[in-house]
Amino acid sequence: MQPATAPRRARPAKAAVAGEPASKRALRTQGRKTMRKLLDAAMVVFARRGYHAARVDDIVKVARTSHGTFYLYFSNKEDLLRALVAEAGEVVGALDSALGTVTPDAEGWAELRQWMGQFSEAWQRYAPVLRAWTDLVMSDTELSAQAHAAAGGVARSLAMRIAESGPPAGIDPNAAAEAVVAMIDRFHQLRQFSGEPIDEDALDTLTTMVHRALFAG
Amino acid sequence: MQPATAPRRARPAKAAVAGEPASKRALRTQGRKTMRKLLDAAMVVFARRGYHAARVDDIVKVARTSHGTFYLYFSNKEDLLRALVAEAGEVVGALDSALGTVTPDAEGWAELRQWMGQFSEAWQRYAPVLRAWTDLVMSDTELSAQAHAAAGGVARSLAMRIAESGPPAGIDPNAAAEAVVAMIDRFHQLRQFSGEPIDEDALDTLTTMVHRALFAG
Amino acid sequence: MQPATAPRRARPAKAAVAGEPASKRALRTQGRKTMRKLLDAAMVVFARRGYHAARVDDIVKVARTSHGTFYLYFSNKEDLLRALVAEAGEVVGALDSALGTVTPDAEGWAELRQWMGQFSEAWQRYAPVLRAWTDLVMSDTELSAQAHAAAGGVARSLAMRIAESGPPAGIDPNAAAEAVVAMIDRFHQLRQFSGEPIDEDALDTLTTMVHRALFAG
Amino acid sequence: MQPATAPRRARPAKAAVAGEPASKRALRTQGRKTMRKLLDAAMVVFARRGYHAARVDDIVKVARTSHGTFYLYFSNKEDLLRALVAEAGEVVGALDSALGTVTPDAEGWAELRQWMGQFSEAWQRYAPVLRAWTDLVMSDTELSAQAHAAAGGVARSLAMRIAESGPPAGIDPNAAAEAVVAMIDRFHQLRQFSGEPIDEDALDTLTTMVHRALFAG
DNA sequence: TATGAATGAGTGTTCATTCAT
DNA sequence: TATGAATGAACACTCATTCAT
Repeated sequence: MQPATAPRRARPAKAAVAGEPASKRALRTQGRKTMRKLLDAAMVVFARRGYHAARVDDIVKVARTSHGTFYLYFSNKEDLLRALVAEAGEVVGALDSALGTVTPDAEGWAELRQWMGQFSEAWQRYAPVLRAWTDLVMSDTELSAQAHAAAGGVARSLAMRIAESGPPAGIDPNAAAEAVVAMIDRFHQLRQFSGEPIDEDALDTLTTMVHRALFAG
Repeated sequence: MQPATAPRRARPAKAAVAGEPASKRALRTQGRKTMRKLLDAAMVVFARRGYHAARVDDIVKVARTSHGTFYLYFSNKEDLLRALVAEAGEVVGALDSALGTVTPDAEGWAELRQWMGQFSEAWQRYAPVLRAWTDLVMSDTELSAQAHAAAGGVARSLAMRIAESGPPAGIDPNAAAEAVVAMIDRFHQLRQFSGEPIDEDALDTLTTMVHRALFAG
Repeated sequence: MQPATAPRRARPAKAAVAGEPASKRALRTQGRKTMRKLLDAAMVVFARRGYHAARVDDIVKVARTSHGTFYLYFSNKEDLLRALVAEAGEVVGALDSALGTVTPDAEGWAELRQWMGQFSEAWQRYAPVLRAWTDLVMSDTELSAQAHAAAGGVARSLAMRIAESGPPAGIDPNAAAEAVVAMIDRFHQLRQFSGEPIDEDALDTLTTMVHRALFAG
Repeated sequence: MQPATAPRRARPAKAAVAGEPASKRALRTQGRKTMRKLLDAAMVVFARRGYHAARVDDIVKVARTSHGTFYLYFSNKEDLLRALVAEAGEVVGALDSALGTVTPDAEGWAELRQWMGQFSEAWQRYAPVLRAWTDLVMSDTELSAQAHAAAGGVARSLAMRIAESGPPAGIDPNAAAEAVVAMIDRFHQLRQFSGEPIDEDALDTLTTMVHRALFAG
């Protein structure tokens, strides 16, 4: 081992408000661009290595900027992640209202299918952020509560649709909704891992499964 | 006279075979017990913090032993995880053959249900290990390939059962099997996270969903 | 909220090319100066304690810089030593061509004497490096081959001078050259150890011995 | 990496008298044999890696005994080395009186030659000990003084022989004697390192060099 | 606004030494 | 007399964060 090992500042600055640029000076065009580069770079690196294994150095290299610059825009690594989470929250939040009533027929299937597509797209864009968030939350006991609020939102609106459609006997709408979100999430993750594509066919299969399991009379 | 100045190995070695005590000395009763304590402690700590955030120090504290002792049994943190993975692999591997033919009727449901129960139990026992494994794999590009072999095994045998039961139109057995495993896995994770129990009702719901989705004629 | 839990590289790396700054970033003036300070400090510490007993901490203290800075310029202690060895190699290599033909008369003695002076000077400058190198080589079986190449160079050119001068009966030029280098090297070491100076008189004695032994008709 | 690294007890026991078995109980046959095994093993290991890089573990393995047993006979690693040094001292000390008057003729050469042979033999037996001793002394400033006492003895008696033979002009007998010892010592070391044998021819060459340099009228 | 250099707390790992059996 | 297990002080090395330019 690898040799030896790694640090963790005691709790150094940590002064800045999360999700806000380190100093709240209004950003000019140049500034915005640099900040964007850092956010995008962070997503790439988080995707590759997860939150803990991601080095500020990696992020900075991918963004083709310097260490000093990083701290011009974010007060620390966690701050950057929070900014990303906020961004993801907006997109994922939109899914709350993206699913209409799901009927037992082909029309219901189609409704479910378009929602599945949106979900997939959002997931593929922001999965690294969620993953990183989970990493952070896990190693930080104080954080657990706030976590998964977004995911919870999606599950809640899905649960409503299940409940209103008169679910099959023995199905708890809340558990079922959770299970569906779980399935989609982890399925994407596995596929991404194995390198297999998440294509139309795969989404069709998922849709059919959910439709049959919960909405097919 | 100065303290006996002790030097250093030229190279940290890092050679140990995974899943084996650091040096393959045969373990006596005492030794086995200590090793077990360390493995169990590691599961606890991995569960709490994930692989990267887990400190050898934490593990050692939970196991009520010393830093040096750790390295008597494992050549490093990764080695310990590999031992755990091997152990988990055996248990999870048993699931391969645990699912019989699933018929569309109540009997089929029952078959599926007992498998779900076994899966749940195995998961609850070894989830931290899988999670840690994922952490490690993600930060180490060389590892990706070997990963998820176990999970793959379970999915494969499930895919066979789906295929033999004559799956509904538009269902790809392989993708479906993957999706089911994904659902169960992540559902458990979410529940564990939120602190809600994974009770009989929840497993019933999952079983019903899978049965309806894939095996209900 | 917990401190930002920072993780660890999967593997200690240990990849760096010897004699090069840890990452080959081009060095500015400031950087060069710091690197020089570290190299000089290392020579001092290696001289005092030898390679193995030398602590990075000692080097860093003498250089009046920090631990982290050390690893900014060298990937590890061995890397630093290799840089030093490369440097020494250049100086010592110059000795190869520093000895002209040695005649049996006073002129020959003078030629030998000036060479002895150069040798002594080079030795006094880089002895700690050679000593450290020996320490390292001894504890690392993989290295043995490359070692002493420089010393070999000096001995070879000396052997040529001996051979061309028609050496006394029973003298093997190669063994003799080796013996001379050995003598000068170790003599310096002993003197340094005992604290006695290596003055003109001592070098005169050495020169006379060598001249009488090998070049005096 | 090698990774990381190495310890050094602050100054733990260090109670025992150096060069004496840890507890002075009279040793039975069995005990003597075990102690001998350890001393021999230590020589092997010191030869291979030097004092600092030698691990008690290595010694114990070569001696085919256990850690605990080591400390039954020696109070620490340094203690073992001291025992070895004492042993070497006796053998090397015998060289003091091994050199008779050296005349300028063939008889003088022969006298020198037999002494050279004895020296070579002693060296080949105990060189690792001297080397280890040097390692220890270097990293321990308080020790410097006592060092090389044995070597000094040999040099002194040689210096006497040089002085009594009426040395050439410009030769300081003490420096010359030191130089001769230095040459023989280091020559052996270099040869051992390179793997070339130290054969009769080599010793003849050394003898001729010394005889011509210092005793040839 | 940007950067390269510096810092040092924190962590993995080693190995001399002690101890219970 | 012998042993395997346990211990923990030391040390190499990493990387988040700060700072001078």
